Amino acid sequence: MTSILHVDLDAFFAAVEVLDDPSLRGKAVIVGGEGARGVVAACTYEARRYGVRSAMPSVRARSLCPHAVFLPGRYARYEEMSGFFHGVLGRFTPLVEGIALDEAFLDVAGAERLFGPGPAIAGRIRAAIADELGLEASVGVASTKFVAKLASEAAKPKASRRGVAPGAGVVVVEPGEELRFLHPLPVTALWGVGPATLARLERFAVTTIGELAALPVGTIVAALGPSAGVHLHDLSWGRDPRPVVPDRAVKSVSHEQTYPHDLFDRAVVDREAVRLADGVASRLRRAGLAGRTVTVKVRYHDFATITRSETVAPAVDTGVAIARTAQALLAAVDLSPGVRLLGVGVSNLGEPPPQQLSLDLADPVDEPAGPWDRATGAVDRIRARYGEAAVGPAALLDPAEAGDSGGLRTVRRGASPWGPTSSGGPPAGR
DNA sequence: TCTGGGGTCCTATTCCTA
DNA sequence: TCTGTAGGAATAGGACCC
Repeated sequence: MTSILHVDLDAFFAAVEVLDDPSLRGKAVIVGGEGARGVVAACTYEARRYGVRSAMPSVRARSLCPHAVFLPGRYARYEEMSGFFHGVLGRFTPLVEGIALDEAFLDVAGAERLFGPGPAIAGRIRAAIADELGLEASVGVASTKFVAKLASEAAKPKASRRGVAPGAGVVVVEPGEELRFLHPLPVTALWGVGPATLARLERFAVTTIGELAALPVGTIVAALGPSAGVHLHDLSWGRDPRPVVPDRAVKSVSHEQTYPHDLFDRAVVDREAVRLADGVASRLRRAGLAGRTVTVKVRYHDFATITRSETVAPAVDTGVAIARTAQALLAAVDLSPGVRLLGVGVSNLGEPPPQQLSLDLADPVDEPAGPWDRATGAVDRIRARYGEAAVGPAALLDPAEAGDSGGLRTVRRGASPWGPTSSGGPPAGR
């Protein structure tokens, strides 16, 4: 049965920019952070001709393709288009598992009587996305998720120095054909094989999926551990029992930021923790969630990264409570090497604890039904009406900036999602 | 070349408790 | 009461994905 589809929008962020500004059509367009520490989030196939790839440092992308149009990205717009995209998919089956803004798995076994076999549905989905959204999608059709995923990759356009070759649009791997399709591919095509796993496999002279399949499972387990070893051995033989799971529950919510200049000043770091915590809390409340484990992440100048976490009770969903735990964790962290990135996250998610009246009025944070709770509710209402930046913690008001109206900076999701701009972020600590 | 932001999953270690 | 132990939760880090 070829009833699993993997649908992937081509060069999504860049394609949305071209859609909204037709003068960009046919040009090399790169979406990403423009500062010295920014990376490429997406680029058109015209830019890929010059070797530009996503996740590449923007500085390198610019040197490879100096004539490209660089854009900072508009995350809210991409989210909006993603909503339309998932809306189209949902018309064909309720069994849609979103993987990212631009990508999803579908199980269309129950939809075939209505819309035809899997490959026909793939064609109809591509046509609907092109007609209604003005975007190109590539679709892989197979009997398992990961083969469908690799098939959609094979269906994409290919950029080379000579030009851009259009893709097939839809690639179908029929049952029984999986190994013929899989075994010539590089092992890195397998989900879960990155640089570290590749280095271990290369000790066994494994570079293709077929060569991995030829190894005894015990050898792979010895090299990669039981979980990854058995899993990758199964994948190399085309075995993937994972079902399409719609509506996966969120397991963590976090915000992190890389700064244009390293931070050294603890007061600045503490203030940033408040800002990040406020952004996390706002998203948690919008999702109706609260979390028990607060994690801070610090990346130093040399890219060494540490995390510190603490599990609290009851679950928290306010900026005040998250920031308080985050700052306590940061108090035990050495900042002297310079902080390149700071992150605040909450996991162990569940429903917010029921409100209860506290007798301890001395501690407003522990009094959920008290003034802080009313203030939080007011903040949410103001933000819903006037936007995320309309209101925020007073701690974020820099005394030097507080005089002018632009003194308040709150974190907005996707405001600077792919690295700092040259002027953004807080002042350097020294 | 020098590496973003938001996630998930896995593993190893430590700590607490029955 | 002391000690060993097993198991679970918490913690930290790493790898990987888009």
